[in-house]
Amino acid sequence: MTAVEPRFDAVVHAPPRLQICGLLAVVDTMEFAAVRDAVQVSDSVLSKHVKQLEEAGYVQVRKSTIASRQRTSLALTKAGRVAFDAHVAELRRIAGV
Amino acid sequence: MTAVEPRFDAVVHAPPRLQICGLLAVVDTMEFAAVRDAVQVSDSVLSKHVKQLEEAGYVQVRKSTIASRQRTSLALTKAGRVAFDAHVAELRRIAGV
DNA sequence: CCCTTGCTTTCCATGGCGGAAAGAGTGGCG
DNA sequence: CGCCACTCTTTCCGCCATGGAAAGCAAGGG
Repeated sequence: MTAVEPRFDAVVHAPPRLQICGLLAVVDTMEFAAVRDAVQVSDSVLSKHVKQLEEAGYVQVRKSTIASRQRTSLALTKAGRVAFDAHVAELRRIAGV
Repeated sequence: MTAVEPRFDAVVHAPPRLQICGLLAVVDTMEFAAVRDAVQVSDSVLSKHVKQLEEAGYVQVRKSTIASRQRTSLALTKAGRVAFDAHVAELRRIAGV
């Protein structure tokens, strides 16, 4: 039984976004700052990539105020997981693995 | 035992080149036209990508005349295989697989 | 009020990419 | 001998993505 249809997705493929998706794929939620540090990009660059993922419907952005601090947490949406899995499957197919 | 050091390689990562490397990784040699058809790009685009791979030292281009026809065959170099394997390992790492 | 925190948006310069078309090398053919 | 076909290769061109820097903005604190 095939888990997912391999499907190349340019939105997911770009290096920073591939990393972001990869990170979010293994956690329920991750904070903006943590992702920024893990991916090693500037605030502005991360913000722009997250926006693209959000507009694609792949990432959900939740803002909250915790302990009087603004917190933005990111999470893959169901569509995001599907797209990511499909893209990874396609990479596997391409890689001949 | 880790086969290769995961290492992101932008030259390999671009979609058309990832496909080219993926194809060449599983055969000794492949002709220009066959790669062009498999990757579904125009002659000029394939030529340009192959050139990049060649300049990176990842692909060897051999020209020969067979049956009075010009034949260009492509093959991964050792360095190409190493780079491809390392990149795939990095993708695997990113994908959390 | 002004400052800090935590993103977001704008501005700008760079570079990659693909399509189209011209070019170039080689052999076949009349 | 000249022309043509076949196979890439190179050039020209415009488009779009991307990152860095800096200005913006919202909210809470001092």
